[in-house]
Amino acid sequence: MPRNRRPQNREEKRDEIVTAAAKLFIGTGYDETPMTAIAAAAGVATNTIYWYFDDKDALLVAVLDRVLAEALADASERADAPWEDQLMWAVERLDQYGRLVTVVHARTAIAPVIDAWHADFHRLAEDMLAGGFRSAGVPEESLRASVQIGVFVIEGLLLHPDTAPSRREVINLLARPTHVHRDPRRDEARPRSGS
Amino acid sequence: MPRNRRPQNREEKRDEIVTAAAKLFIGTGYDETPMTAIAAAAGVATNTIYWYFDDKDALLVAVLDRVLAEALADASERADAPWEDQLMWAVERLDQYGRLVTVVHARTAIAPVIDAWHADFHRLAEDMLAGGFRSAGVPEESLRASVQIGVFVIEGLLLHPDTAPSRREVINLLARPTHVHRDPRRDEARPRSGS
DNA sequence: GAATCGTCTTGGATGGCAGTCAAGATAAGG
DNA sequence: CCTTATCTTGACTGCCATCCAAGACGATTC
Repeated sequence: MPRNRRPQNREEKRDEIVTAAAKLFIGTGYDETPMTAIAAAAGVATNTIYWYFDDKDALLVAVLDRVLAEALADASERADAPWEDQLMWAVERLDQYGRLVTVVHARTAIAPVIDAWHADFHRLAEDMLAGGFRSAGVPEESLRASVQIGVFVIEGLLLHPDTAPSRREVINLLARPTHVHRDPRRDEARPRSGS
Repeated sequence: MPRNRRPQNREEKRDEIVTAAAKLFIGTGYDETPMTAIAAAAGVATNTIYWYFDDKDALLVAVLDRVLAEALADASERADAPWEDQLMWAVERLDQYGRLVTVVHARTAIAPVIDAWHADFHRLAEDMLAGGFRSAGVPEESLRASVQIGVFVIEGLLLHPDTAPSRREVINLLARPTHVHRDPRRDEARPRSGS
């Protein structure tokens, strides 16, 4: 019979650990922060973390879930803004999480939990982008490819902090997909517009 | 006075180590292959590697340099192929190096040597893409942004092996930048060509 | 041809890390 | 008060990159 000793303290403590880990993972990096540092920041013994989380990757997933949930909550408040502005805002909002983006990709190959999170996240991001592109007039036939380009560009912007200056330009070009071939088969014949 | 004991054997041995490291970094992963494994594969003692390379990151740079040089040599042979095909070929050629792409991004933040290599590589890639886009008729005003999108898309394709099926579609859409706003300010008014 | 001096190689540390184990605490339930 | 589930912890293991100090070995010098 489960006698819950500290009824909801459980969640609280877990959250404290996630908070400490989030700050360190984002600011310092995943590989660069030892579990001891997280424990110290959360004010617990290192091993206590292993009571709440299977391993460091599970903790990373918890951090990712929280960060994503917060971002989505913020995003829902401006769901009626113009599509381009939403995109721009999202990139700026996520900018601080560049290190998380890299580590997710790095660990996807070796940690199944991270791989699963990554796949879920891509589905979500693709759905959202598909909605945006559709509303921007991209035809169904090139929607998949446009969405994938969109995902890659956003990831790229986050992955390369030094590209911030040209960010606006890139997003404008991305969000306004005049890049709609009317008929792919006619592409071969169509003359180039440049010199 | 430098008395060279085994005159050119030096380069040979170094190359053997790089060969072993390349195979393991690409096939198994950087973080996943200990120095001992590289040493065993190269038939030397672990510490011998440290005679030829400062540390594991320096070895990674050597691997990256070789892989890039080989790819560029191959590429020069088809410099006269159509721009789209060159792009497609490049992505397929680099596909096998997905793990290297992730690790470069992961270590850029912490290893200055990797950061420097990464910056150089981006300059090179951007120059090449700029040439391609220019020849495809992208006007100067949106060239920078197009190039950046190009780099991000290629990186994205390499970073996400599961997107291989739609690769061709994505590259076609990318390489044929009908996404040329003739005048950004007129974008607001211009009717969409889609349904 | 023996001492010497760079070039290279290696066995054996060292210190940091993630994760394990088994021994406690603590408080609710009986 | 004693059992039991929940939680916490110190001590430990094993892996890893990297360092150190001792050698091996051939060319140079005398």
